Amino acid sequence: MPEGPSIIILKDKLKPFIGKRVINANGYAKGFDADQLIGKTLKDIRTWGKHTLLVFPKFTVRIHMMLFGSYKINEPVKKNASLHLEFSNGYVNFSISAVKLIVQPLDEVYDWSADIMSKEWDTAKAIKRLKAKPKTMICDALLDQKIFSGSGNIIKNESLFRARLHPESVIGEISDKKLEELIVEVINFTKDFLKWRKAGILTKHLNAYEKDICPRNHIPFHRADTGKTKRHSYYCEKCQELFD
DNA sequence: TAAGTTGTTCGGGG
DNA sequence: CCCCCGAACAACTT
Repeated sequence: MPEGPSIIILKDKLKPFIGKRVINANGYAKGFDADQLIGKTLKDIRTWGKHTLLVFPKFTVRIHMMLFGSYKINEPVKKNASLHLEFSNGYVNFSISAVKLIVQPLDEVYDWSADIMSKEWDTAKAIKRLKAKPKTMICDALLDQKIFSGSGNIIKNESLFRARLHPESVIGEISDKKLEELIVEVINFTKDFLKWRKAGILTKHLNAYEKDICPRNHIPFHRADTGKTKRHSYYCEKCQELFD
């Protein structure tokens, strides 16, 4: 479920609850006391990467759906929810989610310029952040939420394919031109991801993730768990250049 | 049925 | 004190 663009869709679906008071709240998320939300009014909903931020007057609730998480709005869940929130006009259930209370101002907690879905996304800063890790493989950097907040394994694989860059390329060896090209593809693919996800046709449009054959060369993709993150990479050795 | 999965945090060892 | 690595966690599909 939860790569960044999916969280934007969730935010839109939660909008009817803005301005409403929580009339009941519970859930098994550890380290979080749902009772404290009861009677509080939801002021706003924001997102940072894969974080869904429910803004209340004196604090914010941060929800992260991790790898297997999901949510349901106005639909019952089979198992207990990590967090169940009920408003006068409906309810939402978050399953397998990490829930955390944030009391600091959000601008102190989050760097919006690192969020690939944000209008404040800053390519120049991203290049700086990448260059600060010259020995890191690009496949790991694409999953680093401090650099590409909101990116996950799909965005990693698809943007590397689009930019014709090998996942095991070492940042310090990648040409500036290629790095910039990659970032353009990350942002473009993220927009496509959102558009296709909304239309329910995302998987049809994927070129690399979980694919067998390179659509450019019609030869088999290499599949390997790459980098320190050891997540699945799908790449074409013919058209994705390796910098090492 | 067992394995695999769009992810992150924690703690131990070096 | 920092880095690295494995474990832990949760539910659903194939």
